[in-house]
Amino acid sequence: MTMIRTRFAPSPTGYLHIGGARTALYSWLHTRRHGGRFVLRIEDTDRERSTPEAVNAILEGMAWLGLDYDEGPFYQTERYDRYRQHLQTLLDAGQAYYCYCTKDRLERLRTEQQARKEKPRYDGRCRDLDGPPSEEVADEPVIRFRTPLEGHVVVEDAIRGKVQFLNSELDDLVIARGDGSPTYNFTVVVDDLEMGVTDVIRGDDHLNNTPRQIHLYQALGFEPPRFAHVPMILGEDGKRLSKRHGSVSVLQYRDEGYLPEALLNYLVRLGWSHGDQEVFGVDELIQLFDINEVNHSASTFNPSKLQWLNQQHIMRAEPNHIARHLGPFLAERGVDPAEGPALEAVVRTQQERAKTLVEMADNSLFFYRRPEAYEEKAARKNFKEGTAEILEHCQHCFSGLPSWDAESIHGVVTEAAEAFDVKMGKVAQPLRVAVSGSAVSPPIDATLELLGREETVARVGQAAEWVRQNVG
RNA sequence: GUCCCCAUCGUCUAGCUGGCCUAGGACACCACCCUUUCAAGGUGGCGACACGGGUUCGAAUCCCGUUGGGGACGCCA
Repeated sequence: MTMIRTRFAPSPTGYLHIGGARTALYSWLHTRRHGGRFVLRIEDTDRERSTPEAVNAILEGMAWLGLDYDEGPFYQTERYDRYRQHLQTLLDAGQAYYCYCTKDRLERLRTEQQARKEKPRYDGRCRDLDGPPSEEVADEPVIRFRTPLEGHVVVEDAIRGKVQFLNSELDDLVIARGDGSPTYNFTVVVDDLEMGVTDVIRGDDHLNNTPRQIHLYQALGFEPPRFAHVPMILGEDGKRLSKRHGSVSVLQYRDEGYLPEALLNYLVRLGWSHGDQEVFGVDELIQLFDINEVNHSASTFNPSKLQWLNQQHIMRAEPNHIARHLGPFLAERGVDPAEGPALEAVVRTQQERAKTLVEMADNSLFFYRRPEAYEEKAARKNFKEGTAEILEHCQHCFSGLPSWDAESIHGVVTEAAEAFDVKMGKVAQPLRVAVSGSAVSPPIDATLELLGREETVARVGQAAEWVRQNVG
């Protein structure tokens, strides 16, 4: 049994797409489960659309997700010698030939075939020529692969079983351009061969490329690898997921406050399941994931479920883990956690009440920055006649507490409620608005403990003064 | 147009080795409980086997057809 070797082979024409990330995830999990090797290859033969920025975005996305690779990244543009060698092998064996057709001729051919309601395909004009034809000759000929004309090819797929394609449906695909550079279907075969890839896991939009590639493997004298074509991810309109459906870049989800493990959890469940279990850790997934259990049908991306999973992972994580991911969001808001309560402690109070890190950062600002104003509705509802006396009472009691902890603070609040003959909410809510500026915060005792005695006393006094000046 | 893939609640899914399915779970939505707030949690509700035919004592499950959806048909990947 040879070692399993898989690969992720993105084209650097943009960011790391959600769909690509899911493909990478399935390959990565399959590899890790079986103790294999995960190869990263950058397919950049499209010189016009590939950019270094896109390469960096892909590498950054992979790193953020934690999808580490064992080999590479290999760049296809650095392997042209290898492709040339294999091209020459096919030419020498008569398995490939030069095609002198002009682009104009091919375009006309395609248009005529479509007018006849036929499948557009190369008509084989140069297939058996010894040299250039007498007319309509391209300046630089391309190289085409000599596809068998009869019979069929079977794709054995780990997810779909055997899928059969008639050779008469295929045509002689271009494997090298006029400038000599190879095209995708050729490079992918050569690379997977030379990199010893044993399992190709990719989107099922490539299922129809596979019969051509199997012919190429066989022409080069090799057995094809195992294939698993995983279903697409669709947008809400049922089409392939794209920008018009919202965020589709992995790093965009990072920026919107998602944890990498939450996104991975969501993506793995979009097509794979393990009974009714919904929440998985990455280590757990490595143990459980089985490529043969991936579903056949495409799934629709649903941000609502992803948000819930993010909430589940936030709640279950160690506070220091969340604190590390939260720090950059506070920095973006001009906040230095060193100037206030320990961020880990803040996270502990907020973990059950935020679906994203963006939300958690926004809701935690008041710990580090005195609110400049009170929410109008919250103030109107909770700052009433009599509130100033309650706040000043609490302020005084807070100042005299022997120790500043949640239990002592809770005692002050319940004592004040008794002293003023009101329910606890009539004390807690004004305190909440006073220190946070809003009607929402963690439990008031924990909130005030974190804020500190000095800052609490100052904010409560300030609010009492505001009430005297603005209420009644 | 040709070929390939696919079809269970609004979304993700369990179930597909016929009987255990008056099809279960999660998310979302609605209601109630808990509760100083927001959440979390608990309980309940709403909600699906695309349609037709066949095989069978019996079909979500097997077969055929229709319908609908996705993909490929680039000198992109």
